[in-house]
Amino acid sequence: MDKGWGLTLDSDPITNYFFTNNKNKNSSVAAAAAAAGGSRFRMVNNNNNIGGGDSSSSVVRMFQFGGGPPPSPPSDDNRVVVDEVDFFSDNKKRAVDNRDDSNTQQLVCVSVKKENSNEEVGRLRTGFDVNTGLHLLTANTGSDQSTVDDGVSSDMEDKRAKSEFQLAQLQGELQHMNTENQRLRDMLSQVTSNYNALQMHLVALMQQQQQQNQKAESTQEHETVEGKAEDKKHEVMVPRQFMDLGPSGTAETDEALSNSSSEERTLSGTPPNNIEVASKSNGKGEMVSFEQGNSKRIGREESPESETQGWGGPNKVQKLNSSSSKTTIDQSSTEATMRKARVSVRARSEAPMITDGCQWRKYGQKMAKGNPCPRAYYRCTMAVGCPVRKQVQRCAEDRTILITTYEGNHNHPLPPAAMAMASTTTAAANMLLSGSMSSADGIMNPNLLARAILPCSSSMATISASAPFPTVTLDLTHSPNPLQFHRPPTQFQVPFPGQPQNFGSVSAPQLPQVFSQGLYNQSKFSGLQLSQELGSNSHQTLPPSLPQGTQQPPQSSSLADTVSAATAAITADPNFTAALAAAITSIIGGGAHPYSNSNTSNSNSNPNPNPNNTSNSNKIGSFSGN
DNA sequence: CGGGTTTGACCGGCGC
DNA sequence: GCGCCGGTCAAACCCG
Repeated sequence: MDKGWGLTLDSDPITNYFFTNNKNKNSSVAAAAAAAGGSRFRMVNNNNNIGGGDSSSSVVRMFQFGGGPPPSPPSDDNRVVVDEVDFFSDNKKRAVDNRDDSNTQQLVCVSVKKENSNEEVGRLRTGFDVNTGLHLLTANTGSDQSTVDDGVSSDMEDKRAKSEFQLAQLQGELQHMNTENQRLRDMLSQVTSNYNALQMHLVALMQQQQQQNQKAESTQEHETVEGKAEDKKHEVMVPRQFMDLGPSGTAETDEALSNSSSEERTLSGTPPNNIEVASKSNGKGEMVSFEQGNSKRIGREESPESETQGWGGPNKVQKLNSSSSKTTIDQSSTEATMRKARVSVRARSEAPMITDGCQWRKYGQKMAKGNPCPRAYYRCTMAVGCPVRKQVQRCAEDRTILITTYEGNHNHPLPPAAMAMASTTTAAANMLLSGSMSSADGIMNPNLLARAILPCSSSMATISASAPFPTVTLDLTHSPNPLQFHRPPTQFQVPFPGQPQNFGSVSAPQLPQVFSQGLYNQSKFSGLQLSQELGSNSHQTLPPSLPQGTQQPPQSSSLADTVSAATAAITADPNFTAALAAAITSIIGGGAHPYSNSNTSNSNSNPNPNPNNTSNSNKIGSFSGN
């Protein structure tokens, strides 16, 4: 946004006026703009300095409006501009508000009289045509040759010119507000994209670094693990899940990481890349080689329909073709589906569904084994063919806990309110898949990887290798504050929750915030608990890397407040500029999770029925909520 | 009437 | 091969 301002400011007097005022009015916007686009803002200041030593920009604006041509190149002929500058240097303040009629009229008279020169007229016209499209030109066009010299009519012309100037000024402001609004939207999407790309890149780098450390550390452990793997088949299954997800070995790992990095770099220039980056890193091409998966994924991204086909398994066409005419693409798609990463969020919420900013449509509901609460299936409806789906189910033991499992990546731009959950789940899934792709050391790698990503989280994130989907589970039923309760070491697993969760609660609006903190603000959490699900109901839990229930830094609350405030501004404030400024401020000053509170403005029109009211019918439970 | 929800049916994977 | 189970489909239904 700041950039856009700077660009237009320099060439458009009206723009200058508007944005200077705007800048003065909205300090936060100015701060954000100055933080990110200082060079272009300097242009404005330089422009101001042209009008006088004091950078009172309003004076310059007024001067420009009254004087016609914008501050001209210094090499121009001896024009009235110089006189006007001198004139206004003595009368700045009065001229600003256009209250000193004598000065103003004098100014206009001088200017108009100088228009005797055809050159000046043309220059003036050109200036207005380019900058504002003022009606002044058309008004003067018919009489600029004759009436300008007419001393009697010059006052009327001047007054008319003044009024037209004001009108044009308002029009210019309005026009520029629209332009700027659009520009701000573009800027927001770009900032979001860049942030996401950087985020992914950071994750990749962390993984790479962690893996290098891990290589050195776990050489002996690796051998031990392999020894165990021969003894315990279940423990073999889990690492193989990860290993199958991608190439193994250091070289391939590096290749994968560099590949993802290059993807991010490439995609950073494209608007929707914030999602596509994730989808590439989190796509389903990880079963073969990364290159193959990559090319396939690119193909999918270019074709949402094919993506849907690949994502959701058999679609209608496939159904019609049935199993007789399965192509290799179908097979690979099936494999891809089999290995899609999931991100599960456990949250304590009485609401029927976590509001994450996206629009969902329910397409199915089933009774899951071991849980009297039905599982609802939702599909993202924000874009046609969006492959993202989620499952919502309440925990069997504690029905105040809502388990939401996300799958897939959005293939469309997301509103700011939806970016929190989307980016977080994407990052989590990307973490999982990247780690799994780089897994050369079997069991230990996911653990170490997860420690790298969430070095201090305790029972906050759980990496599950539940077949066929590797799943990252983030437990938000813990309050991240120091008052959080301790948790039994046996971890739940989605979709088959294990034990009752009676801990500090996190209200629904806080969820993405905490969620993002868990992922991005790693130091704020106190350890990672990694479990590996064995079969559908059994799982092992590795001991936490750090003691549970450690404290959260006190600044996290203020940071959370900042983010919450920014998000609230985005979601509640109809003024997009102000909301954007708040968001940018949160990004710049709030650290690494600008999207951390997303769910407050969910426009979800899907009232999720209460899963608690279910019939224990064999297959389909019935929601009574609707 | 259009869009969302419900829900029985269907499909495919997986384990026995 | 069969049954179980997760996931999806799609017609019927509901609702604004």
